Amino acid sequence: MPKLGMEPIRRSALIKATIAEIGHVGTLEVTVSRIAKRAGMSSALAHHYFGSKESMFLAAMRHVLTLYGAEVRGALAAADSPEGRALAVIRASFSPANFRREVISAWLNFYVLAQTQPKARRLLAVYQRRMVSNLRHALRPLLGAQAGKVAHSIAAMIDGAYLHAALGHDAPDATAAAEQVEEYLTLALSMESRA
Amino acid sequence: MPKLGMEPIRRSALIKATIAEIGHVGTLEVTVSRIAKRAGMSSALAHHYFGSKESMFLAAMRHVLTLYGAEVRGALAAADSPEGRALAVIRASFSPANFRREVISAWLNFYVLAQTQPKARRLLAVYQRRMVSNLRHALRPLLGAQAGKVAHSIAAMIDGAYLHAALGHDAPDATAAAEQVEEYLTLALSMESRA
DNA sequence: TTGTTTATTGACTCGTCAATCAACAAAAAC
DNA sequence: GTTTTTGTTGATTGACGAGTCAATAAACAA
Repeated sequence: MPKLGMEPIRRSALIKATIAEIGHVGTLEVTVSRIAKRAGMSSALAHHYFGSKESMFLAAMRHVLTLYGAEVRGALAAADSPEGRALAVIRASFSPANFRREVISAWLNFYVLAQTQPKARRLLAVYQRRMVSNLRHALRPLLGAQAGKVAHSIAAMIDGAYLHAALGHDAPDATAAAEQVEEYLTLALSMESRA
Repeated sequence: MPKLGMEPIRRSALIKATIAEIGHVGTLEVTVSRIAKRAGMSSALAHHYFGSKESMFLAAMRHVLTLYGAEVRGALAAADSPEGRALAVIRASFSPANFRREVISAWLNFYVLAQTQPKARRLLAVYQRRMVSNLRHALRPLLGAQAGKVAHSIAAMIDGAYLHAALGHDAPDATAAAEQVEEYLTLALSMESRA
């Protein structure tokens, strides 16, 4: 049966299965066997391609970040004003894709992992820096020297509102969460007159 | 040797050891044996008093929330103005106690647990509601009908800023995080004039 | 004194799981 | 046509861990 060139296919299937499984269990307490079964192969093969469970996790996290990054980039490209760019970053963060059960799980567990895994922490730092950098760049023409500070605040609020929406009592309301942050943005921009 | 009345002492020791161990490992992948050893007893005794690992976790979470709640209540009692009350809630959330390694770990893992454990989720909802309620009550005299909305935003920003501070690239800077939220509060209050 | 409740543990059961390995199969290279 | 590379798995290893249990012992009650 061995068709050649299986490696990328298998890896991709395993990454998707890892995310799905984390979403299903909620924790990182998922077994390689389960992931492999979901991806339609033996656990031995999973080890063959990834070497360890840990590196499967990291690959999965990288994948989530890549998707998110692509979404942000797409939204930024479609924006045509500074304010539009800031809104793009905010809205991309609250897209339906980010509220799928697996993605929420991945993020929460990513935070846990980032405490102790240097690689996970570095990955998270990259994501955070990029988000702040995008926001600062969008806000600079509008807020000048204060752009940096406001960018950090918006970044924090995005993550906080995401957390609240994802873990709130009722079903997550992404739209409401996005509006919360957008209102803050409006507020901050309206202070531009006080200079 | 059996001195009577050991139960509360043992339970308390186990709860503290659970939190310490979670902080040490970073994950909920801690063993009952390790926790028990840290608390100076056999794992069998831990099971005797708590029945299961899960209920140990919940007790530990409840303990963290209790400490945090007490801190907030104390800060609120010392405040004498509406704005002072809002500041009290914010500052209590960024107290040094909340940035101890174990407490950060507990919170992050709490989030993960809240996805799937109904009891954990309920506990988290109680905490979130109380925080919003405290903020709304403080802001009502200053913002009237908009108090609710702003309270939610501040609550989100507190959690987001906490997350960023706890997992940021460098050592956590609680003061900077608190100031971030305080500035948002100031901004929101300064809009009171626009009515 | 005898029986009951509370405290305590070592030993054990039963299960799970990450990682390895030997072996087999097919394509590609030589 | 043989050797090497790539794909694949069942079986196994080795370790660890949650929860149970029987047994021991002190305090207390009758």
